[in-house]
Amino acid sequence: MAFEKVKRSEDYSQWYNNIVNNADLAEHSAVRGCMVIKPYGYAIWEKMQQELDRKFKETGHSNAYFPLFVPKSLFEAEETNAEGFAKECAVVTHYRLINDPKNKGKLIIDPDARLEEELIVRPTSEAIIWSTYKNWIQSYRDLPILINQWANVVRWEMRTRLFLRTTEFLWQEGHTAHSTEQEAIEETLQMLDVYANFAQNFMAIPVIKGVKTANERFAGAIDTYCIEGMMQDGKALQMGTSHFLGQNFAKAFDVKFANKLGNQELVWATSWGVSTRLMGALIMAHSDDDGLVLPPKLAPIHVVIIPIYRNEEEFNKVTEIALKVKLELEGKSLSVKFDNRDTHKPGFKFAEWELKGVPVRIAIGPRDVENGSVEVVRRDNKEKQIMNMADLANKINHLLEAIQDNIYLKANTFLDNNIRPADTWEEFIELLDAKGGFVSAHWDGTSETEELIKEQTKATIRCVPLQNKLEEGSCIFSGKPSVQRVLFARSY
RNA sequence: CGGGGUGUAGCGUAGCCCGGUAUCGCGUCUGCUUUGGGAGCAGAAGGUCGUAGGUUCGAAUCCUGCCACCCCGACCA
Repeated sequence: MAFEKVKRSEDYSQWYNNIVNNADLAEHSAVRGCMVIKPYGYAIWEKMQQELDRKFKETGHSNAYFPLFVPKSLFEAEETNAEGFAKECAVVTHYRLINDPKNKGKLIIDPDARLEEELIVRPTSEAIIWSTYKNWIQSYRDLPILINQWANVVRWEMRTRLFLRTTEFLWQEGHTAHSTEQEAIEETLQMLDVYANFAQNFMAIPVIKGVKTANERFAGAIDTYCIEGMMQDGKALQMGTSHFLGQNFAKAFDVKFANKLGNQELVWATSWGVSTRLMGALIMAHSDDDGLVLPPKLAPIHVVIIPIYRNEEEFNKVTEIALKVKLELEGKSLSVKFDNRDTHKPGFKFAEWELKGVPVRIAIGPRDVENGSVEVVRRDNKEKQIMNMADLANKINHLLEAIQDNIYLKANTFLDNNIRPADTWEEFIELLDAKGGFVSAHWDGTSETEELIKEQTKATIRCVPLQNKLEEGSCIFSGKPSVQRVLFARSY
């Protein structure tokens, strides 16, 4: 395989695309805007799924599955939500193909097979789910409903990029129903914390928790909370959202319950989701010019063992040790790959596994066999060390923990260094252009101002951080009074 | 959807302006030598030149439509 190399500092977009290619994560498909997620990429997504799924169940949720199609009449029931998505919906209008009488071997849509009611391919599932919940909820005893689904959704995007924005993508969407506003808000915030913990502890990406402004809010939500990450090129990436939906969907679908006093009340709702976009975040937050860098907790392969040898006799000796090491590490629940291909030289293998981001590489050669040692190299900082074989599994485990910590610390330092205050409009623009990152600035709280700032700078308000410090000031743009700073950034 | 660019073997490309059946590197296959940072030599295989039309004796090359991808806009939870 010939690997295309572009430095991160030279062309960030191309660098990103190359990592997706070279690390064998995904490729473009025959369908515009849709990707094929390849086995290695999917293995990483599965790791994410496993941990998130565990966290969802731990917080009392169950998985279920709702249909891909949403009848148009249901879709449009919650008007704000429907309008928000209308421009990017795929629509099914027919259900049959027939042979083309004019063109043998070709098929055409059967004009007689038009659906009475069009079906929308779900861009999100609130409509179909709330039309179902209506039937499930009569009494306060039926609440709360705490459901998650793993699914694909379709949003007809103008411009796509592998993982970051594709026409079809995979995600999970949680949809919960509650008897009180308080409980729904608590649920919204709880799931935001689940996401933030996952991002920080598993993906090793520090995030800022915040609330979206009206412009950036989910269509149909009262409040949209988010976690925002900072990529290495200084652009922000929304990594997850959690919505407090109030009673909007309950009203639209007439979902009421009898409370303890026998009175009818509207149900309170939340929804929350993360998608395969997290793969994009993972790539852009940690990787370097040599390829992908994976945090150990998400690495499909923790350790790769590469044999060094000059002849069959040496290969046999080295293999014996390698297999012993492999078994010992697997005994500690580590995923280990012994790369005994005879078709590639060690140097090639080193480079290839680095491209794929495997956290730890162990090389074993004749010298090591003699000394009872192995050469251990960590992917995150390339540090090389000779380790004695004694108690190797524990040492490797500690090393993996150290790598996980180090990757996080590095990303955290980067984030800290890329949040900068601006107090004048000139300063604001200069920071955005010269440094990127988050710019913390006062804002008068109006959508008009936010819109004008976006038009002039391409920066949007990523969020109002939770527990934000209140502070008197004047809006960076309009000069009007402001009570707090918000975070601006250019974003994906 | 607007502007710009690209599409030639698995990957990366030359050739296109000025029409004559395609260049080079990597990879692949065979053999030998190699193996502690992307191996060397020798030989071999592999191509509807994105796609559909048109012009022409003849099209990778010129013209038109379409498709896909990349960059910039618009759009976007």
